[in-house]
Amino acid sequence: MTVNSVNGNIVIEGLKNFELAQTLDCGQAFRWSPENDGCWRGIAYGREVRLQRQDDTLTLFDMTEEEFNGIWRGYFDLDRDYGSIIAACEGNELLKNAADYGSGIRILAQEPWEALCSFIISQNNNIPRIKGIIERLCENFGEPIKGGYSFPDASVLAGLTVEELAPLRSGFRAKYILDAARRVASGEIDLKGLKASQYDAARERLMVIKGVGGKVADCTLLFGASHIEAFPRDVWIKRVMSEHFPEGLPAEALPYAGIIQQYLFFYARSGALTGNTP
DNA sequence: CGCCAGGCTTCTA
DNA sequence: TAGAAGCATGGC
Repeated sequence: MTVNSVNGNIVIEGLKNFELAQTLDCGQAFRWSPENDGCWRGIAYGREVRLQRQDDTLTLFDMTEEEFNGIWRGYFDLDRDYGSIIAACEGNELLKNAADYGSGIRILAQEPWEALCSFIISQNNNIPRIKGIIERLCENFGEPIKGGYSFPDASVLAGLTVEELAPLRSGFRAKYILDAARRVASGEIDLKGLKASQYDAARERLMVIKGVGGKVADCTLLFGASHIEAFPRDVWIKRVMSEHFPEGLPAEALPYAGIIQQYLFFYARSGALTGNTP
């Protein structure tokens, strides 16, 4: 992989295992969308980003190398060798098929608060509506920036009431959003420390928040704190596990179970397994 | 219209 | 302590 700064853009060549559609629309992040010109546009870390993939070249528009190395290189997980992880799936036919099918997925390193809040909203919900609620959350309480609105800080939401969150139409989740925001804003829950914390302890800590169970905690750790050993169990994964891995994943998959989880989730939802219903 | 959604909390036996 | 009911809202 080579990175160059060309005309104010970042241009990357020789990048393997990175498809924009798979990575940005596989249900791990909710603020990315395709443009009609083939580009993808999203907002994260308080700024709008536009991306384009042509053949072997990835372009990140209007970005300095300093910003790329400081945020986006890690955000897109570009320094991880996904080829070796996919190769480690070869010993099991289902894992191999799923990994091949989702070989362009990378696990994003989202801001922990955005991941936590987004996956609180995701519970018992469908992806189009999750996106709508998050969009209204940002429009109502985020900062206006070029191209849209930032994701609102926990400290901003912590001072609000359930009534004030009504425009989101998030239903019973509003009280959970506020409980999370207050615990984070007060420092009771240290999101910045999640990455360095041990997985088990961090998971238990997050589950103190009302409306945060094992699934939401695992999504927060996987997508917002780079804990790739976290293994979120949603209805799709529960079905795959009970039908195909009643004894759990093969041992060689456990260190990066979260990445395998995304392959299985993406594969199962595509209907490639047995039908298309959980 | 009815079923269900990247679950969790609360109630019940 | 396991299992079921209830939850807000709207996508399909």
